Amino acid sequence: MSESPIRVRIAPSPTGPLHIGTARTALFNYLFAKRLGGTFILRLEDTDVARSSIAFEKDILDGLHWLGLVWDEGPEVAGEAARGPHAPYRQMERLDTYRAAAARLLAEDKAYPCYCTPEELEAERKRAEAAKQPPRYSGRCARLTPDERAAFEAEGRRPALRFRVGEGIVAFEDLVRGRVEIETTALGGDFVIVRADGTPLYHFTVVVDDAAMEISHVIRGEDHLSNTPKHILLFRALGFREPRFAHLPLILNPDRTKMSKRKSQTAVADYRDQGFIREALVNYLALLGWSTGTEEEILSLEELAARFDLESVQKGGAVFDRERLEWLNGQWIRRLSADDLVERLRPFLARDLDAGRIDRLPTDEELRALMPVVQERLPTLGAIGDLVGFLFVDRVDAEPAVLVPKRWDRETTLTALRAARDVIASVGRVSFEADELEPPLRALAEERGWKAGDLFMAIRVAVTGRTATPPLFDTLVALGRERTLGRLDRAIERLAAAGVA
RNA sequence: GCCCCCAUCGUCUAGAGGCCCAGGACGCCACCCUUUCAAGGUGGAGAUCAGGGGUUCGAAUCCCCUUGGGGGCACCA
Repeated sequence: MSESPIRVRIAPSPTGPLHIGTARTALFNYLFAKRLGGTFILRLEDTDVARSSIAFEKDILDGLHWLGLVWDEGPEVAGEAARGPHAPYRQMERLDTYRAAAARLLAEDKAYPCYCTPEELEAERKRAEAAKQPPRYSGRCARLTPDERAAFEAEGRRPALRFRVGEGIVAFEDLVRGRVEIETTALGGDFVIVRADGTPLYHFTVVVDDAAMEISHVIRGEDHLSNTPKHILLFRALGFREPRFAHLPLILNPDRTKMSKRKSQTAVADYRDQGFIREALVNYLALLGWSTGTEEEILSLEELAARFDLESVQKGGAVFDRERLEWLNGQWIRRLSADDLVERLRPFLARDLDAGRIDRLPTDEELRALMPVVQERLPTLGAIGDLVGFLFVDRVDAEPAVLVPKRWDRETTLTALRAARDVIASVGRVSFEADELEPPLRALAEERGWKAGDLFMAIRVAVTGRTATPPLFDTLVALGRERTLGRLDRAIERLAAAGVA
C-alpha cells in the first residue's frame, strides 16, 4: 500500500441536531487523526435541501466545537473563512464538481439517464415486496435507444442519472472487521446518482468529495457498511484511488436497536443543557466501542488521542448507558478547578432564576465559597439548583410534618428549635463560622439528652425545607446569621401554629 | 424476502491456545466513614464465555453449523 498522508473527515448532514452517534464518529475520526498526525476535516453534506437547515448546521458546528473536536479543514462559518485547500466544504457549493464527474460517467456510458417516474419506481418496489423479492431496480432504462430517449424527452420527462453497477464481487479490507465481500447483484440494481432536478445524491457526492479531498480513511458507522461496495464501484469508475474503510459499531437503544430519538436522548445539545460536561461526554463516547486494553478509564481528549487505535475498536454494537455517563460526569466535575466549576455553573443558575426556582443569583464569592461542599455532590451541572437552591430563595416553607424528626414529637422539636435558635443567636454575633456553631449545638444536644443527629435534622429542615442537604454547618454559614435566625423563627412559628390548629 | 455484519456478567468492556472454574468499570447489595445527602473505602451477588459439533495434550480464544440480534436494500444521508 502506498504511503499517503492521513486525512479523515466527519461529514454530517444538517438535517437534524448533532446526534450522539455523529459525535462519536467525529470523535473517533478526530482521535485517529491526532494520534497519527493526520488532518481532520469537516464537510457539510447538505444536498438534501428540503430537510437541511441553517439552524441544524449551527447546532452541529456548535456541538462539535463544544466537544473540543476542532477541525483542521472545514467550511466558512460565522463570517470566518473556510480553512483548507479543498474549499468549499459545503456540498451545495460544490455542484460543479459533481456535474463534471457525472458528465464523465455519462460520456463513458458508466451511467445513463433514467426516465422512470417516482410513481413507477414505487409500483415496482411494491410488486417486489408483494412477491417477497428483494427491492431492486429493473434496469428498464439501462438500454434505451436514442429514439426512446427522445420520446421521453418529448413527453417532458426529466431524467435522473443512474450508475451501472455491473457484475462481480466487490471486496475490501475493513480496518475493524477484516475482509468484507458482497456480490454486486445484491446491491439493488443500478442506483441513482443525480436526481431529475440535477442535484447529486449521497452515494455519489461522498465518493467525489472523498477523492477530491484526498481522504485516506473513511471511518463511519456500521450502517454504512453495505453502502461501501457502491462507493468502491464509484471510486473505480471515476478512476480514483479508494480510501481505506473502517466501520464503527452502532450505538444502541436499551433494546439493542440503532440508537434513535424515539427511544433515547440523541441530541448532544440536550446532554449539554442538562449539565453534562464535555470532558465526560468525550470520555464516555470514546469508551463506547473502544477501550485502551488497560484498566484506565478516566481519560481526557488528549490522553485518548495518545492511545487511540482502530484495531481495538469493538465489532458489536454498544448500548448507550446513561448511568455510566452520569458517573463519569461526576468524576469529571470533581476534577474541575473551583473557579472553572463556578464559571460552568453560571448558565444553569441563570436558568433557574428565569424559571423562578431561585429568587436571586449568588455572587461569585458566594458561589466560590460553596464549591468545596458542592463539587462532590453534583452529578450534573443542572443539579446545582436542586442542591443549593434554597440558599437563593426568599423564603422556604418547611412543612410541620417533615420538620419533626422521625424519633421526635412536635413538642420536642419546638423546644429544640427554640433552644437552638438561642444558641446560634448567641454564638454568631461576631463571626459566623462552622467550627463556632458546631460545639455549642452538640453541647446543647448532650445537655438535653437528644441525639445530635435529630437536633441537626430539625434545624436542617427548618432552614432549608429539605431533609437532604450539604453538611449543616456549612449550610448555615452560607445562609448567614440573619437569614438562619429568620428561617428558624418562621419554622418555629409555623410549627407552633400547626399545633394549635 | 435478499445481502452484509455481530455474539464474554443487566450495561460498557479485558481477554488475541495454557497466566481464566474469566479480570475491571457502571449499576445493585452490605459494611466502614458520617449530623442528612453525597463523595470515598472495603466486601459481596452477578457470565455453564449464545448452543452444538470439530481441531488440539489443552479453546472464551481457531474452524464449521445452528440459534439469536442488528444493519442495509430510496430521485434520505
